[in-house]
Amino acid sequence: MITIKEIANMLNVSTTTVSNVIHGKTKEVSPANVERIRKVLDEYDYMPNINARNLASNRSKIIGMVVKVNGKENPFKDQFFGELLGAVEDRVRSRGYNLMVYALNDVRQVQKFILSWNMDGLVTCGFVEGEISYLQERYKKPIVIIDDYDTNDLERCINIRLEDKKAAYEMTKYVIGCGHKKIAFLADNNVNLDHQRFLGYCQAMDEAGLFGSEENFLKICPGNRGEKNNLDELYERSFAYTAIICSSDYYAAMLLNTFQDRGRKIPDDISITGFDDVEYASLVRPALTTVRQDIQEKGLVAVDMLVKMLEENPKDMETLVVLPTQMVIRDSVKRING
Amino acid sequence: MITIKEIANMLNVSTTTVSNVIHGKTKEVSPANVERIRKVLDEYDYMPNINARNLASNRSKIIGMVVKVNGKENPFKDQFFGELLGAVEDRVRSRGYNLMVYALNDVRQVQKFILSWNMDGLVTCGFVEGEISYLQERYKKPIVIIDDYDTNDLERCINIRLEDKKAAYEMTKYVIGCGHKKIAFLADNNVNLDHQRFLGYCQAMDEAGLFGSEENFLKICPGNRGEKNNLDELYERSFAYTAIICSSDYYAAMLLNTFQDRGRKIPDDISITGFDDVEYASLVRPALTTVRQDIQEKGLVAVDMLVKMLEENPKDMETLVVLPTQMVIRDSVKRING
DNA sequence: TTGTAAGCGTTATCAT
DNA sequence: ATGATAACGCTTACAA
Repeated sequence: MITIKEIANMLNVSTTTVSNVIHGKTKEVSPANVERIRKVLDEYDYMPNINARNLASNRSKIIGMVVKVNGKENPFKDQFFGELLGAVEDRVRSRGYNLMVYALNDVRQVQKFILSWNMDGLVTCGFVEGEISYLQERYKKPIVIIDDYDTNDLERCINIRLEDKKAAYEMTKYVIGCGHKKIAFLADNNVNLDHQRFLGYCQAMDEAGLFGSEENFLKICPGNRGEKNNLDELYERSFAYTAIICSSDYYAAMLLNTFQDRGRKIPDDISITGFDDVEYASLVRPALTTVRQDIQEKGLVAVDMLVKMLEENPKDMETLVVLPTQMVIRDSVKRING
Repeated sequence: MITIKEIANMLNVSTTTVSNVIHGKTKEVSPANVERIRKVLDEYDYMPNINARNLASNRSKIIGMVVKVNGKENPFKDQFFGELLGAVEDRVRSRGYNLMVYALNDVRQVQKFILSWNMDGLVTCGFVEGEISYLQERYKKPIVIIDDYDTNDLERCINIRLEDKKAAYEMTKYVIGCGHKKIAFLADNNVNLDHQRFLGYCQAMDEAGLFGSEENFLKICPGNRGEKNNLDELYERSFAYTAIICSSDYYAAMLLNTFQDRGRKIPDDISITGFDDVEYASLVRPALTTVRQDIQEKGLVAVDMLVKMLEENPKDMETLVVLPTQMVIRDSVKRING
């Protein structure tokens, strides 16, 4: 691979001049030299040594994407993370950066990687406030935090999330509008965005004079790490309701099949709604009534905000983006008369 | 961030000695110094500057994963690539490397990135022989090629794929064994691994004295880029068959719903099989009879082979891995008597 | 417009 | 066991 120095020697010019041409600073170079240098650059298909460049210029053109693994063995198997990563990659590349990907639990390892590589910025999912603060003790560059509710007022942080509460509120209201009164909410935990969705559910229930309490919170066990799904229990408890608002399409589809396989008709016997509108939401039968979020947009906005803060560092930049959601009405909710 | 030089100055030792301690070459350093240096390293939580390290040592500890986009707007939305990427990330990290991800079409861009970053190795999907050869003109490090049939005898290349033909053969044989005679094969093209699967289908048909010709090749249009799905046409043509072997779960699920929504019963009226056993293969109803591949394993093996070639460079290394598949019999194929 | 040279933080060779 | 020192390829004051 040809280097700047070699080119400079070949043409009897300085490395500065070659470097200037490489970076398009042609005003400072005579047209004749621009031409000569460009020709050689082209002929030898010059490739910069990015490690050298990074070392000299004290940046890296690397943006890291780190997702916290929690229980999951492979987070990117989840379509949400897959799609998010694809969108992030696309925008990172088109903005002239490079994407490094890590699935980690230990925030100290995250810190090690982002500091060692001198990454220009970071996109994270799943880390909580204390962890982000820890990173920031030494990492002084911008961080985008996706889908978190506890890291608001941190310096150099951008939060991106959905109108989770509102979406759950609207979905619940829709189900109530279909005539349902005994409605449960299902999720695998009750913190962060699931908690917000639960709050939205509660609000709609309360406004309708129904009971939106913890009593009607159905906790499902993910079932992918040792623990067993508690589907038997959920099946039994479901008889107390005519509808279940699920906090994800995945669990909605799981209920759909569990119930149908045991002979209950959906939506005739019980209605079920999802959240996210992932691909199979429209592939299962009945097709899921759900809340669509634009994951692609989430990824693109994440990178756009990050790069904006990175390159322009505007003083009064908005550091919170709440993306809209959209009701998708399909066939999994029954309209009850009376 | 503290540097080696600073530590060396602090303790009145040379950078060499510090570097040796950092790399665990403690035999060459007096115990007293090891202790003193370790203490400072720890106290200041020393982080190496990887760009400097890479520049000096002429490697990068970066493994690239490049998937060819073809028509897809976001390849990682596809669960296959998502899961593959997750597995690759996991193994890359645990082997002490770092993963850079690109979704690209233009192989010249790929070359630019891998050369500029001086990547230690590459995992690719979707690129064809001419493209890999182009890369190798200048990139002299190992490349793992996933799911390709035309890049066999290239230097420094490792091929990883499935027993596609055999799997399709077995699936077709199974369907024939269920009493079917009029069986079609469906895919969105007839090259590479889809072609192999088609060949497997043909072989089983031939052996059973049935017709395994191009006539019974049903071409489906992906429908995600301008072109429309040709589902109407496929629906009409399907009446000539009692079973359809699909080259992916995705298309199988699509057929399932298209047919069911128009009133045909599955598997009573027509049987359908999938390929891959992605998550929703068991979520749709009827659950799909399909061929399972272990995507996780694919990713892990890819990195293992790459690192092996990288670090040991054994002379007689096997450069082809054909992973096994497994029939998963569920409910989408009807047993026909007679 | 052009060139010189220091510096980025490591690694690695070769003396001592 | 330890240290000087060159080298990696590039950027960037600063000087000419």
